[in-house]
Amino acid sequence: MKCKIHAETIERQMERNWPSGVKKTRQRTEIFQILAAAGKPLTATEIYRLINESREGKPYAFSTIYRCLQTFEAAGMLIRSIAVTDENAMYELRMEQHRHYAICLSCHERFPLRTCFLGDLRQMLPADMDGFEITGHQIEIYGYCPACAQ
Amino acid sequence: MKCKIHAETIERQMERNWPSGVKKTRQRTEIFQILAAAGKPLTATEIYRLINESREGKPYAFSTIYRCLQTFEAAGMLIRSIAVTDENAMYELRMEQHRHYAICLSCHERFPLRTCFLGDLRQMLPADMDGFEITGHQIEIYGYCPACAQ
DNA sequence: TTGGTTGCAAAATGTTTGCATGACC
DNA sequence: GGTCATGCAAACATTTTGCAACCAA
Repeated sequence: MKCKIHAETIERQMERNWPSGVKKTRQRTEIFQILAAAGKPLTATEIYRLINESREGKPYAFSTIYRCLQTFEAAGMLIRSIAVTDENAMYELRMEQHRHYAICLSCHERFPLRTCFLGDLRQMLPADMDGFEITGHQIEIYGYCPACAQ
Repeated sequence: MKCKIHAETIERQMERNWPSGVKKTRQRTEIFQILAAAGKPLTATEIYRLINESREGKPYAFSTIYRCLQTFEAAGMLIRSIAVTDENAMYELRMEQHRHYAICLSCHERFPLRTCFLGDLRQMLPADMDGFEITGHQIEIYGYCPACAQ
């Protein structure tokens, strides 16, 4: 929101990725914008803070945040995940090309990995799991980022 | 515990993998045995149920389970992780060769993958993340197991 | 014996839900 | 105007913590 250069691309992103079945409300729009502006996974609490600290008047309720995120997830607009090294769910707008992250154990920052190098995931399934229907996967690398490594 | 064939291997596993710094108590021993017998990640609640349903008298407290698991983790005896598709932490005894899982979105069963095919993880780090010190990684495949796929 | 561990209860946290009010289409 | 989303508060589930009693080394 601070960066006007991104403002219209977020608008466009919203137009393109907002299913017609999902009603637009002030709260939902702002949550979407926060996520789009962040460009990385956020927790519900982070979203709550980000959205309410830039507002005067009554803050949006936590239940609203959670319900919107559930709606978005059900509509396929975002992906909910939990990092190995973390406690809480994180929410990230679904991208054309999905991403994985390197996560710093110290500062908890998430650095997007270059690409998903995984070849044929089916290779990794055991022999008797031929019937397993793969719908997704996740890779995480964790350790210490350059800043924290010292 | 039901299977006597495994009984002594669990004993041996305990002897080998129990650091001398960790005091042995009845509770800790039983938690270790539950985990060893399961051979797969369990949640704190699952451990609580498994350990207490095979006991008469007062059940072990939840706080004890959690504190033991923390102790084990700090001692490097087990690994704590959270699945993308799940809410709660799971605890698994550390194996010589680490494992990854295919997780069924329907029944939540976890099927160990054959091997970790990842080559050089460093390839996946972005160029400016050269200083990132990798200490671990996680791969998960999710979808529907043969039984649930229908 | 003594410090670390357990049990209990209460607190902290993250998330969900019921219901009345209010906003979008 | 009707339906669905919101806000509030209370419920819920998981995990953590304080403190006294207890156990293993």
